[in-house]
Amino acid sequence: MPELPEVETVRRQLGQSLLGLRFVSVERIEPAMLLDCTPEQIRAELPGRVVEEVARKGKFLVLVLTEDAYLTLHLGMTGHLLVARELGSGAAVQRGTGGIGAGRTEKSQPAGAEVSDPHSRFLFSLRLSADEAADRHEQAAPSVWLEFRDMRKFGRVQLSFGSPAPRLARLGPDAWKGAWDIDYLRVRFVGRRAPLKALLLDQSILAGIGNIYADEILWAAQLSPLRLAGTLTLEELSRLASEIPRRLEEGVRLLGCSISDFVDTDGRAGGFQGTLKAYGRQGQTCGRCGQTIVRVIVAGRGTAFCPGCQF
DNA sequence: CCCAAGTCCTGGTTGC
DNA sequence: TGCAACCAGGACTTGG
Repeated sequence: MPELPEVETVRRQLGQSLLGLRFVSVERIEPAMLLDCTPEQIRAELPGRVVEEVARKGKFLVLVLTEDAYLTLHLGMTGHLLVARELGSGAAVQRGTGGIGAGRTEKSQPAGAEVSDPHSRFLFSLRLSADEAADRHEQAAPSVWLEFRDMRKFGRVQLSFGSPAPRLARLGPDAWKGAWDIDYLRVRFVGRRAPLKALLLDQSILAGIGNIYADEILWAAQLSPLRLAGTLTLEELSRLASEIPRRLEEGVRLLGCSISDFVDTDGRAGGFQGTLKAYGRQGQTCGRCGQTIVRVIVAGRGTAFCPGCQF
């Protein structure tokens, strides 16, 4: 499922694909996935605006648009953002080099026809303006499809004006690149009797950690997910504070974790799943101490850890 | 039928 | 005793 490293992978690719492009039309909307805005608003306000920046906080993506508009996206559990480029005047559609549409060049179809996936929830069309194309010495203005697929509809899309979605203000610092340190964790954990894993998953403390990376961070820090957060020693907090960015960085380096069905904007899988030490390994041997990884429920989530070396 | 899981919401509990 | 912070658990979603 998309956590911080997966969302960061998508953010970087969207930056490459969408920066400077102008929204042309909105071909498909899933009303159930809209938050605090209507399909009519999307159709009326999005076309004409240019993507100025693709930002991320925690697991949220923010397309910063011209005239103070913000399109905030959350991929939920099963969300994918896919980008397809239509070359020149509709000669061909090209989508990346791997995964879905791998290495193929397809004949162009009428708008939206080539993205007929049953879980396609949003479909946007963007284009480089003629002037901008000339500035970039491109022969024709390519149009680009941005598609949001999401089997489970846990994803969310929100268009807002003046500032990104209000929910972003409730997030804690970014777990990977945010301004936080051991002392921040100490202050946020003191007196708390919730299990450590519950606080790692709390986006208002640190933003971006989900179930997979939580288990991996705890294994790396040799801390039990069941430990009451307020009982951590300074030495333990120190291990935790160094493993959080370290594991997330590894996920970013490997272009995300495709243990379930994460793919990037070209439909390619990531590589972090090959490095998993705890998540999903219940019944298997711990790579550090040799004991058997067990699975429990913590904070309502399936949790794998090693009782032999995580305290 | 139960499970997966991110976020929001509710209702009960704790402790100052 | 009052009240806010805290914590657990359910709703939502749909395919395996």
